[in-house]
Amino acid sequence: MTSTAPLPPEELLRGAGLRVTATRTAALHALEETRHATADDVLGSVRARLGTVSVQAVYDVLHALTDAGLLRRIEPAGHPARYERRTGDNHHHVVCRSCGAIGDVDCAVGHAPCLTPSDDNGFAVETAEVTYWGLCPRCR
Amino acid sequence: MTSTAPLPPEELLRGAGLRVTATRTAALHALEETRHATADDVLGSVRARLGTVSVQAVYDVLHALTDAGLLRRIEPAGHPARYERRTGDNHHHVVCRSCGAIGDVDCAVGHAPCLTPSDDNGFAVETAEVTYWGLCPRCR
DNA sequence: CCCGCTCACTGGAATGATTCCAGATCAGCG
DNA sequence: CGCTGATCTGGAATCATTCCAGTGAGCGGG
Repeated sequence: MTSTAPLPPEELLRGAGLRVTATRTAALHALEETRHATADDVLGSVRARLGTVSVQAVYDVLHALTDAGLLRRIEPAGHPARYERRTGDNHHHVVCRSCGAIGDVDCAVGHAPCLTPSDDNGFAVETAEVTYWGLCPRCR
Repeated sequence: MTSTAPLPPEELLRGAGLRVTATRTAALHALEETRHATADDVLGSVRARLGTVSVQAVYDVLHALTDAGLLRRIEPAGHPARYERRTGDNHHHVVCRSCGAIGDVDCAVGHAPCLTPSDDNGFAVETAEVTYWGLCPRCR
């Protein structure tokens, strides 16, 4: 890839006009190590780093960063939501039916393949999302 | 289409090797009127038809019918699951970001467009699912 | 036509992810 | 260095869905 943002968390936060707090930088660090982490994973990582941190602090942080465009939220049906730092490029995901693990998938057909529905039912369509379902290497 | 099954609910159930019960036929009727109904919608319809019906009865029925292939379950992130009777053809959906309403979308590119991911990360990919997000006519 | 073996349904309680609330605390501008 | 509003704490609440144990109803065999 070209660049997976080697920018330190602090810079990212400042650049997005957000305050720099311990919880936020810790959350970004956690997501640098574990791409596609659940809120709970992040909570664990942040606590390991900082000690006592409340559940809400983490949810607030994840929401704030998602709204600011620093994170992308993925919500696979039947599994808790996960967050990733790869934003901007519209890539897709493979989700493991069994454990919920997620892998990145760059769009196979280059650009927006079936992105324009044949009949939009009067909906104002904004985005198309592709999810691949299968089994991860470990669960096979 | 060839046939959207004008078969009565009883036949469908029997054909799938399932017992014919009031709750099940009522649920199928409900989903004939309201395509893309939530479990709660179905519960309401079924109760209007039969009187007292427990929450679990409906969930059980929806699961049984889904497992039997008579229903398809749709789980849009952030909204309760919905069920539909159009199964077999692999069509996709438009989901309203605001109210969760759903519309059918036949695959624009005929067959499996970006169905083969460029890099499957070692996953055994089984299906690809496309979801369009936007605003329904009413919410615009 | 009746019997019994399952599977279906009832009602109530539990789960798990996420959110709401009210108050204490901290980042960083002026 | 003090303010002000954003952030964090802890606990309770919400919502969709599931688990559990007991009662009741389909339907195939006798």
